[in-house]
Amino acid sequence: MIDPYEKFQRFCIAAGLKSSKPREKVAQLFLSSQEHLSVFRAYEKLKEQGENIGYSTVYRTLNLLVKAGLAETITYQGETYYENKAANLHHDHLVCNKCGKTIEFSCASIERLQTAIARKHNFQVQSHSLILYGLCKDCNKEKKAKQ
Amino acid sequence: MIDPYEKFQRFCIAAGLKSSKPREKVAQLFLSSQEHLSVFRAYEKLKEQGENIGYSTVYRTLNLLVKAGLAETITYQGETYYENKAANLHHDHLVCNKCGKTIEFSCASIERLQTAIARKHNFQVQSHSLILYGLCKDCNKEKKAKQ
DNA sequence: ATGTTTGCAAACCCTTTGCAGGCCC
DNA sequence: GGGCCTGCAAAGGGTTTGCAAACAT
Repeated sequence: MIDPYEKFQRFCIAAGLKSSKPREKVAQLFLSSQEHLSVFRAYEKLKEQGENIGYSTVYRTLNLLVKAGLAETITYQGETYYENKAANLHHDHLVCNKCGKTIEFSCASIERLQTAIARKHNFQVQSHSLILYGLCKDCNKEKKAKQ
Repeated sequence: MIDPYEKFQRFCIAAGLKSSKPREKVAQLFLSSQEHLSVFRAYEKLKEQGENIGYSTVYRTLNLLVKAGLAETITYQGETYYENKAANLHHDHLVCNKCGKTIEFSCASIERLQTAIARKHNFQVQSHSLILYGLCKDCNKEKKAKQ
């Protein structure tokens, strides 16, 4: 299993792209991060690190990472989040409708069922997204307290 | 089990809304449709029917249907699709990355597992979205033919 | 030198909002 | 007639693109 960052570099070379510091920084930030990064968060984090990298570059690099097969996107409330495909092999999400918190989980049984369903439809799965929306522990408690 | 359209009317009354033809038309179109409607498609279909209803009204009505619990939204490639919650009790989706076609399926076993996971996290599920992305039968065949 | 990358600003797309006139009750 | 509804146009938020200057090879 090769290093994701190396995989990204190889992808760039294969695509005829030149190397550049801003792109490296964005890719490294993303690949070393465990959470789902929105473009905004990525931009902020880079700024905190003293890097002054424009939004367009962040966008362009994150989209490159998707093309390279290293990232996946999920959309939540109109915003796109990029998630590291290499880090945790697979995880799905519980998203709280009230506070927006996300909890990750993974379930091999669900994965197996998904594979079975796809096969039944002659469908070749490339990625998937499973999100359960509702109220998290805390927000649910609050709600009950009010009643 | 009451008629979804009646449920919508009751919801409107309860919310202190007056009735209006444009809203009725949009709601009826949506509730009698089996597919996932984008705002654009809904707008077009209404136009085909000779109705001249503005985008805002379509948006407002579809969002009302969500509030009424009759519709759910899924986001695909930056566009929001509204889906009839009453029609098929539950279905998840296979979405082709190439031609965009969506295939519906439902799987009680997956639903059960989801419930179990949510309980484990003290999470109260309100809705969920499961999408498998990949290549449909036809696009997959094409791809193989080219090789 | 040639071609790619960058940051900025402008353009873009989908969605929401403000508003004047119209419709419902 | 008061208040909600409509359609239009304008604003809004996130994302992409055009461009001139900077950079890599």
